[in-house]
Amino acid sequence: MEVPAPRRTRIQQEKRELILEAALEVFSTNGFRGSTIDQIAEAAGMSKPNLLYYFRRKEDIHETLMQRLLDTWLAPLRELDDIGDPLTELRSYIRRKLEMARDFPRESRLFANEILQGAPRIMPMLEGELKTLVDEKAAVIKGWMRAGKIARTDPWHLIFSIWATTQHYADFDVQVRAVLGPNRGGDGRFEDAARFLEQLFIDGLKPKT
Amino acid sequence: MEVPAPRRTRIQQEKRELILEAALEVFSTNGFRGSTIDQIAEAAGMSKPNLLYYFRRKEDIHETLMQRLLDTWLAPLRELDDIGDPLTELRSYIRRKLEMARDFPRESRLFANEILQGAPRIMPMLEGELKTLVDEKAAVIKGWMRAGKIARTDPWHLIFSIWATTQHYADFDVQVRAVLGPNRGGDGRFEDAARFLEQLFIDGLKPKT
DNA sequence: GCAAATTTTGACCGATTGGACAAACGTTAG
DNA sequence: CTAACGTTTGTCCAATCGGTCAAAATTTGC
Repeated sequence: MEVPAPRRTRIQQEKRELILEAALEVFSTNGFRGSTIDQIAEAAGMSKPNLLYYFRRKEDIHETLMQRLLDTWLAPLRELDDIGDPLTELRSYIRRKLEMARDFPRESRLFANEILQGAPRIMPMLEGELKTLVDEKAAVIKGWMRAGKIARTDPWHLIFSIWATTQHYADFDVQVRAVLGPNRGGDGRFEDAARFLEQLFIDGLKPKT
Repeated sequence: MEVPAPRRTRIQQEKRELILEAALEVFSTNGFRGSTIDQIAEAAGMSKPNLLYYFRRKEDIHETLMQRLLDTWLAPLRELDDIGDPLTELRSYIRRKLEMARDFPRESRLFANEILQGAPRIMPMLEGELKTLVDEKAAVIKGWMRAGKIARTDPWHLIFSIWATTQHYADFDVQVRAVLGPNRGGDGRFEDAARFLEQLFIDGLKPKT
């Protein structure tokens, strides 16, 4: 099952990192098919044949990037724990996801690109690892509902809505900034978003009598 | 300012529609750069030179598609009206947006693709028409808050969250279906989503004591 | 029915693309 | 020092791409 990690020299490790960093930048803004090896090579400061010495095919770069992404991407959900106050747990899950949108927007866009195009390369992972994890956490949330700690609703769609609202600030960043304008679209937008989302998820919109 | 609509024969109108329909399918799943004229031509059942007789450049197809999209895309928000009960207004805005995600997923994905790649072709429209419309509706919502009809919060981020949660069911459809599995991922998922979103936006997650 | 206008097609072109390859250049261990 | 190994580069290739063009086929107006 486990593929043995190939032995690599120091230079190989460094250069591969350099390439992956450059490829993340290029892929996340142009999509897989919209990106060229030349673009990535230039962004990494090396020639195309040299890049191809470290990654034999364009797909290999993308695949490596994807595998790394998925681990870190699901980390916040994995941390969602049964211990502690449910509302607090959900609040900090939302906060963690929003922080990821703020700190790793390229990774978010890379993922969004892949899903948008029908997830051709990561479908098995969605139906396997991801579904298992979500089902597991949905069960935890269901427990909280049964215990009367949070309102009864659909845990799966709750998780979707957290993903959607937080990743929106990475994936649709240009739209968010365009609509907010130069004043409110600055660095403060993530704190505004955090405040808003907390209120939305906890209290909803109904006026407090 | 207004460009006169070119006179077109019956065949031109029909074929142009055929091409736009095919291009919507292709562009929305592969992105602009990921789509080829050949693909669109084949999907439209004609040869490439024949397609290029109706649209001189690949960009022209995309541009035409975009212009049409934006009108229908913003229609639900335009309908958000100051008359009627605020909570009911917002509820039906959410419902309308979710119906669009269900009925026009390709249009949603086309738009998402464009924004993801930095909105190179529609940036002026985002900063102009879209921002104006959102600011206008945000003012309406602010009025509701001042009148105590809905809870005080940030109207812009409220609109973002409605966009994000509803469009998620079109843009991330494959992920939603993969996670829900064959049972719950069927046609009923939109009704489940509608029920969940209504509850989320109105009442939030706090237990009803 | 026929000439003019429109539509369709096959052949073609230059540019770009992903990738191969051998030769040149560096580095490292004995 | 030097032979083996690792790295980099210039050159090249076949496939695909967006788009052109002239000629053929079809439709339309009279």
